[in-house]
Amino acid sequence: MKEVILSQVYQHPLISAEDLRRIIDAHHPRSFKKGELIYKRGKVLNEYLVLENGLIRSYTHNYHGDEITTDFFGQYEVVIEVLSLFQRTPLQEDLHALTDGCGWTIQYDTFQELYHTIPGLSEWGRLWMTNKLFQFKQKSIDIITQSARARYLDILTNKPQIIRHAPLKQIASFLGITDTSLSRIRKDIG
Amino acid sequence: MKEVILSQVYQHPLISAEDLRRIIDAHHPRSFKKGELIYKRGKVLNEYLVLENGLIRSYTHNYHGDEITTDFFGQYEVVIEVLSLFQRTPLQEDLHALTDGCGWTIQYDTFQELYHTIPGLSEWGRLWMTNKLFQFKQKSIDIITQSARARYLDILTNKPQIIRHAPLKQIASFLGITDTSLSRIRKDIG
DNA sequence: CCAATTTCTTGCCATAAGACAAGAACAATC
DNA sequence: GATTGTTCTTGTCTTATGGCAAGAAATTGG
Repeated sequence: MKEVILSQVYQHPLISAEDLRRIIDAHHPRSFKKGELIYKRGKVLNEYLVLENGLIRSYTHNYHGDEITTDFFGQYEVVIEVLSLFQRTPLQEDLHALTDGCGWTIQYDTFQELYHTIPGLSEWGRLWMTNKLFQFKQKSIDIITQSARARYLDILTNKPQIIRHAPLKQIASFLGITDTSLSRIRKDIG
Repeated sequence: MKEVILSQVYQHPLISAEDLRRIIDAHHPRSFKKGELIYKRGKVLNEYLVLENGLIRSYTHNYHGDEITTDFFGQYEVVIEVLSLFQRTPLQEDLHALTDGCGWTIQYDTFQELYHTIPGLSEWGRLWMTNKLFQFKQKSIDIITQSARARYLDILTNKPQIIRHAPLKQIASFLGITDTSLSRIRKDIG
């Protein structure tokens, strides 16, 4: 299973079979229970996690103290907060398991060494960043141009596991509305 | 001036003086007039631009055909759409000069060569991406948690040149409100 | 299996922002 | 400097969402 997941995630034309082997070998197993805090706010992130299964969310608090869910991570996704990992600053978010699950971690130092010795990996990393950047940019645009209802329907069709496992309040804060409003939207959809 | 701007922008502990020299030499001058379309939607971006002075905005259209300003770029900023440059896909936005200005461009191929031969440059690139990612993430959170008025005041204090040069309608679409609403916010502020 | 806690729904009223439209101010061009 | 188009303001009315609060439903822990 390790090979299947990781060769999928690190797929890139410039990463050779041998390079891929080195990358895979650098990952260690990690499993977690529902409710577990996987990475805690305030600490500098020292690894990241490639998710084999389970659902994780990241959240922070606004000036008012309300919890804001900033992202959800599902199967085959990379659970990371890049600012903390690559700028060596304290995590600004908590990462929290919504279900039991497991995945594969790689330490910062190991990743750095591979990043500088496997040219394909720095290309891969840049592509990954590019995609993530695009996602967040698109999210900003969607919040501006789409109704909360449309954004909910979008999650419902594209990321149904979020709807299944995350409580309404967390989905609401991710969408940028209150739990009350989301409850009404759900009622309305039927 | 070229040296001042570019050594500022490419400042990084792992970039040596010689590396910096190579990077600087790879940049070519580019100037533009107010209103000029600097990069056009539909084409694959083949270079990026480090801005010496002037103000540029990127915009796209929503499903309704309305223009949405997605970003503004000022002095010392890197004018780029990473998805197009690094994934070799057509630009999804137009980049449009709000004022006369000038800066320094570097071609994709040249950048790639430097990226893979100067280890510090791939670190620099990753840091840049990290920051940009953080900005967009923060923008999503701000749209959700702050009022349009608060976000306008934020631009007013932190990026006043935008308020000075961009027409109200473009600022409004960047904030995610209508020009009418922004006009009322301005009136209210006094 | 019951008590405690959390999550979700619903009602009522308040508010920020939108839609549309008319006109004023400003800028650009000949 | 008159004409034309663009940008900005203002008015009226509508709508999506929020704030607060009460109760129902579901989940969790002994």
